Amino acid sequence: MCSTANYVLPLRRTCESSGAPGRRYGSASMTSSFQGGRPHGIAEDMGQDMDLAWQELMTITDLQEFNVPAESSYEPSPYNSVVPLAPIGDYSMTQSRSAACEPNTAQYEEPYSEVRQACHHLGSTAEAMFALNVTHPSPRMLPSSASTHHLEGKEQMKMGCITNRTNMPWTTHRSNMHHSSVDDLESDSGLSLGSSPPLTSPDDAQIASTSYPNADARITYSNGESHGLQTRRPQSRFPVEHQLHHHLYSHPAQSSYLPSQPYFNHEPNSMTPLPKPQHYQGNTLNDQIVGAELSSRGCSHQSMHVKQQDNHTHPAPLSRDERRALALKIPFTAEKIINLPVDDFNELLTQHTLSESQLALVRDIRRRGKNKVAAQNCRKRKLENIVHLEAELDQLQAHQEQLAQQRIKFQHSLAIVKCHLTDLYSKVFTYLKDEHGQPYSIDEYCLQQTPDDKVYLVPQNMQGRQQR
DNA sequence: TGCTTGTGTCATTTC
DNA sequence: GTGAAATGACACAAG
Repeated sequence: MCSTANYVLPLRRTCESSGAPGRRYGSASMTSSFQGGRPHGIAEDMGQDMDLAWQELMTITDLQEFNVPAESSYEPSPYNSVVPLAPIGDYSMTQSRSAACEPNTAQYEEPYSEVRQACHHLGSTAEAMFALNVTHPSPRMLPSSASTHHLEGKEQMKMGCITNRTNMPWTTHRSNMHHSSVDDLESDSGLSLGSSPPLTSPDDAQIASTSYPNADARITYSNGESHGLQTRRPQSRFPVEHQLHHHLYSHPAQSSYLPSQPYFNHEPNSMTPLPKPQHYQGNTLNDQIVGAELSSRGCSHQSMHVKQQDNHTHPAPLSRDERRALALKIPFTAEKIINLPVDDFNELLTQHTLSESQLALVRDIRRRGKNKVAAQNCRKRKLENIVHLEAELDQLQAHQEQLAQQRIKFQHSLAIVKCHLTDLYSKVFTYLKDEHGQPYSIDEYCLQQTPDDKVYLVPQNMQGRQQR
């Protein structure tokens, strides 16, 4: 527990502090190394090498989590060769941000909101998501540093949506996550103490990349797993919940706010503008995730003045484990991992070739998922028990009060009966006469009843002797 | 700023 | 022996 914090937090904080302010959206140097100013003609071989190296780097969880600034050292060119494993349809989200924004550098002079819209509506992930958060920051989603991030974001936006991580599916949003929630993946509250292997390693990523269908998916990294998650997102896992948001993209209101900039095909090397998507139809998990991302960025819907129902406007963010699963390219959903029976789960594992770290992660996810449900049930039971015990306590207290009143009443009755008995006793003595016709002294005699219901008049001293 | 609440996670025990 | 469930304890974020 504590060890978790010890080994995680310092790293995170280090990263955050060292990366600020441009860490998430591009370092300050990006102003000079702004992608727009960078010749697009970077040698492809070099770009590919860098691409590969970067992907390997970014599979390292820490880097993913902390969004190591990538922009200055490597800006994926619009011609990057990342091929989505699952087609996204005509609503491509992987177009280069630079491609999307560069032609519109003039708008960077525009007010922030306009710039923001221009950028993130293009499908750029981080800024769009960020735009959402800064436009309508959810109190729970924005840490105290939100205002700072806001400024950073604005600065970043003015820099022209520089950061291009479109081929780093799990990193693009992570940057946003740190805005919406600093926690996040390495939040102390969730780390497996040694049970989780290093989340990713280049080899793992490479191994897994062959099977993982969502490599190009970018995820909504708001603080999903923890802290009010239940109230903020439905129980169902991402494949389902994300489907709920797809229709957002066919929302007429939103479409009216969609930017006029071209949409770029998801195809690598494709700069072909696509028709403005009116209907986002994602069938694969990848699509779903992108859809979720869109809709969550689309929190920006608010900034776009598109009023959606809350449950659609705020997509459920992925939990840390889900993001980890994506990072490690686990080829099945967290829901499956957690909810499958043991046999099915083991069979599922045998059906896929998973690395050690992937297996460990899957088992961690399963354990945590089950424990999470167990904890929820436990707390629910606990509360129910408390409620039940409180009700029982009330009942018992009422009963006690009733008994106390009854006791007082009985005592009162007993006193009356005693009084009557004493009177009766005295009266009886007045009728008792000795052989001389003299009444017996009540001090010297007493009446005694035997078991056979006969009553005898006995002297007091004799009575005491008999009693002895 | 400190307290409370809700949640996720871990460690441990029990079934 | 193993997996799941239960639960206390802890950390964290948000109000």
